Amino acid sequence: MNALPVRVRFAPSPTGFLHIGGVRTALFNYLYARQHQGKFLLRIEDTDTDRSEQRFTDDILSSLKWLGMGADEPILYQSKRLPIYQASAEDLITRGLAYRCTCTEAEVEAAREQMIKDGKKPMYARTCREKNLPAGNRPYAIRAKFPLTGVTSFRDLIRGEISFPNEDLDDFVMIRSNGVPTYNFVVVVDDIEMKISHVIRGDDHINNTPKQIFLYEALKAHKPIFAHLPMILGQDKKKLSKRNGETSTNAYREQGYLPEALLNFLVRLGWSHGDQELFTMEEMIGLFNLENVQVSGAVFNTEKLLWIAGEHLRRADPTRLIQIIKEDFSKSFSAASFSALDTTYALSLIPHLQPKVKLLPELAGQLDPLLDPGVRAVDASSLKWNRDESIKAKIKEAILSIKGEFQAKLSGSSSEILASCGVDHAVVDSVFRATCERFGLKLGELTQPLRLFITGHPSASIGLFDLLPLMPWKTVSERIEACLKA
RNA sequence: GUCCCCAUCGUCUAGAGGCCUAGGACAUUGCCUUUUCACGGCAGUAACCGGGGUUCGACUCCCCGUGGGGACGCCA
Repeated sequence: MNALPVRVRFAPSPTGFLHIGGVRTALFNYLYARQHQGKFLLRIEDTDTDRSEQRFTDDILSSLKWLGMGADEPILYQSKRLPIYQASAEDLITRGLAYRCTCTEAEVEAAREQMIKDGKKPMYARTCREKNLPAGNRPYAIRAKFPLTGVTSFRDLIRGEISFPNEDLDDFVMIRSNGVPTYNFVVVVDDIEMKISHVIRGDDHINNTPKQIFLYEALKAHKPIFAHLPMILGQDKKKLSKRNGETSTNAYREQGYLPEALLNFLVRLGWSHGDQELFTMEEMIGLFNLENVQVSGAVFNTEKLLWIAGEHLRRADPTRLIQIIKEDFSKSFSAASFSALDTTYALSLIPHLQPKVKLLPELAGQLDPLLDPGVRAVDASSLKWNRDESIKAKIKEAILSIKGEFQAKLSGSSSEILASCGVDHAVVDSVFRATCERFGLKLGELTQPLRLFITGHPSASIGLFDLLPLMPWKTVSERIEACLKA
């Protein structure tokens, strides 16, 4: 349909850590680019020299990398292009589309307050508009000479026609008196420079759009297609911010969300494809469309995010999970457990844990006592067998019998894991049930203490019958011994 | 205050005039399953902001009201 090559961009300003709302904006841009075989570009909007910091740029870039959304072309830094903006603004002055302004902040502010009193939209009083101040009069700001009459309108891909009476629009500052350009100006200069075809951004920018359209015309450039995304809201229905939710992307990484889970959650905030809730990146790219983007804001629902996290975790490749855990969650492990992460034993445990946990730290916490080669200290005080000494003795007898039975299965083998001697969940199950019958015990009576000691965890997620075949027998038998001494 | 945008279950949403006694998901409630923790299965509670039009017919279209949000910086 559109012959123009799709070129979109994500343009964060490095005045804070990558905002989760920014991630969704980036995602929609990214998906749109991928789907249309276009380019996804990155621009760092660091014209606010007071608030921009290198560490925030680093954070934004590393977070985007974590999410798998890298730029297709070199990143543009606005701070490196200052002379270009200045020259462009001066050119606009000579063409009568901008003017120099020597008003002080105090003067501008006073006029603004007066306008609020008069029930008008507060804006610059256009004091210097017709003064034709010369270039020598430093310091001066450069303001856009916005038309006083008429209407500026555009067709938003998501919302349709939006229009603004020009009289409500401000002669906004393009270049500050310190020579540094402002957002509304650089956005346009750079979007032209970068040949951006579609501007997909938050709807808090709707009000900026007419100003930017004026600039496109002033700079004799084709304006891009605009698509304004609904805001992400906090529980209080206000724009998501530090005040009403966790906004920094790396906080979610630290909490152990998989990047694809975060992206899946974010894509469903404002966009849908029928009843489908779960998407892989490939599906998102294939199915995404701006037409199905919602127009109203969406509350950031942490519970649903957690559910999606679990769904993605269980679908993830175990080898990859171990890799991520090693990189990001080493703190959850004892030294011995951590080094055991590279064993096939660790790998064999993961599939049994995946359906039962939602976040990476949970997985790490479950893994740690299972990988630990030694005996784990556990609190046996709440075990039911404490209520009756004679049953306790009988249970221990049964446990000893079970231990012997498994030991026998290993005797002819050089392996020290039961699984390689043909013991699987079903075999363990039948051994346990037969033993119970022989000793007149209930299955639960037998498994409860064993479970506690062998998993080494008061609320282990893995099934005992799944664990026994996999765990090195040395560890199993040591832990059974500890159980018998309890 | 002015301008702009928006309005379906608690939340994310489906719905493009009859398919709607409004569907799905998360959360929640109950039951089932169960060696544990989960997962899972089944069932339940729960919504079209209000008022006018248009139409044979409106959740869907129009207008008004109300409510909510956003923007009004020499921040981005």
